[in-house]
Amino acid sequence: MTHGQQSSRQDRSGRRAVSADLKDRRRSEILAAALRLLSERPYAAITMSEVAAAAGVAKGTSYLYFPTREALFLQLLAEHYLGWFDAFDAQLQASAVTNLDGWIDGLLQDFARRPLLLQLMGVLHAVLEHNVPVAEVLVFKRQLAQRVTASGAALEQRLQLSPGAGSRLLLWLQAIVPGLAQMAAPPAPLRAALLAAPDLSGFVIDFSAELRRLLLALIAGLRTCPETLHDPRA
Amino acid sequence: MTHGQQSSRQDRSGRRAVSADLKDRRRSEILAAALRLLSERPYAAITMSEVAAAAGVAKGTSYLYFPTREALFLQLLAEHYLGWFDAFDAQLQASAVTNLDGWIDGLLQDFARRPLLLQLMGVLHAVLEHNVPVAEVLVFKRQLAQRVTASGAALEQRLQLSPGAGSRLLLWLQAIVPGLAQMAAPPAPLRAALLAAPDLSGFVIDFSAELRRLLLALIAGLRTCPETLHDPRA
DNA sequence: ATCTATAAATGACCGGAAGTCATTTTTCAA
DNA sequence: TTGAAAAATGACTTCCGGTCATTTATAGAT
Repeated sequence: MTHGQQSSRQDRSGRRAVSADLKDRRRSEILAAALRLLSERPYAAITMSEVAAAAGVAKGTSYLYFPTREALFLQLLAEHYLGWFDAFDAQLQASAVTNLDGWIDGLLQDFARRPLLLQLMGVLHAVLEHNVPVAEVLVFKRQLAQRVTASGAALEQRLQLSPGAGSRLLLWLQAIVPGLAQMAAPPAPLRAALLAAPDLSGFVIDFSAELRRLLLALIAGLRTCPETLHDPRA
Repeated sequence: MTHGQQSSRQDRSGRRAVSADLKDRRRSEILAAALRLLSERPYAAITMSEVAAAAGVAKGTSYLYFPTREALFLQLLAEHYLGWFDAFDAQLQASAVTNLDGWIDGLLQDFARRPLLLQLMGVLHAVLEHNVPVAEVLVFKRQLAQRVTASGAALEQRLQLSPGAGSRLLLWLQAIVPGLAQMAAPPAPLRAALLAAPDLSGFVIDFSAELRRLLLALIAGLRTCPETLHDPRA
């Protein structure tokens, strides 16, 4: 006998994903491995070999399940993004929360609970979309578009905004959140240097506090001047 | 005689940067070459060999002038950024422009005139800062901080905002503008596919129009609820 | 004019990562 | 038991950022 390795190295029996179900599971294992690594170091520092090793497969195997490295991480982003929308929608329907401040608190908590979502949103546009088959990006964008429309409509009602303002706010959030997240979390060595410099420590912002301020201003503006959304040119 | 190549290949006389002045010039040549390439294809598709070749030097030479690829492009970003601030400040002082809409028009034109600035802003946080000596990033951030503070103060007066709102608006702009720019200009193949899909064409936004809407809402909000900037927690 | 020390310029080279593919190995059905 | 199908593998290719021993233009000394 092979010295009884309990389901680890070298024992290749039963490790072959033969059914569609098993393949899904294998795919999830690779995604889970990538997620684990992402919680340890930034996206740019993670290689496909590492992801594969962490998932217990060879590098070539991970390319059976994802066409490119970017496609893998886009999938990860998609899952987290949709999870966030679920929480957002639930938050929106919770009758317990009735005031604007309470709603924003909930929103901020949804983000704070998903640091990896913020990280991935930050690199999405700049990196991920460049090396993913267009068809896959389209699937993702389509899911996103549906959620933006649906949740946007609910948001309008909830915050008493003008028609179209809800989904617009969500669209803007997709531009604003990654930017603020990146400002709030620069690379570790730079962050240390910025905090050490008295005239630059203001550049390291607090994500939640800053997003709260921005949202409050934005929503106040949308309420007082709903017409600004509709003039094509002033 | 060497068949009279007019200052091109093989003639290495006079091509050696010996004085500080000549070195500066050489440095600028490399930057100019990078800029030229950047106007042709996205940042991610430009290699150091190409930049060097376009500048008429060997790859190793470009590394005499810039420690890393990212440092080179950060320098490019810095120059364009400061140029934008110059235009911004001038705009702010121009007595001809008196109303908010006119000011925003000028602001949008400043951006529209600098497509490469938008492109570079988009990759700054996600890419550039990761492989640049901290000291160099600090220089850049310090310049930026000074301009934000100075122009922010002028902005407050001009738009009749509460103290701190001006520089805050500029800070936010640094998060918002790259995000909107990326949404407005996805990679070419994806862009084509998005425009072709009827349910997704709304994802390709118009940068200027969208930024105008966002700024109008934001400024309206800051004017009506200046106190939102000051509560640490609601 | 010639020689020499300096340092700018070069490009072959290195390390490492993404992605490929001929080969191996497992599985299942005949 | 066996053979076809296909999942898994990892050595290999390609390409890029970055290095450094070597080459060579230049300034100044003789």
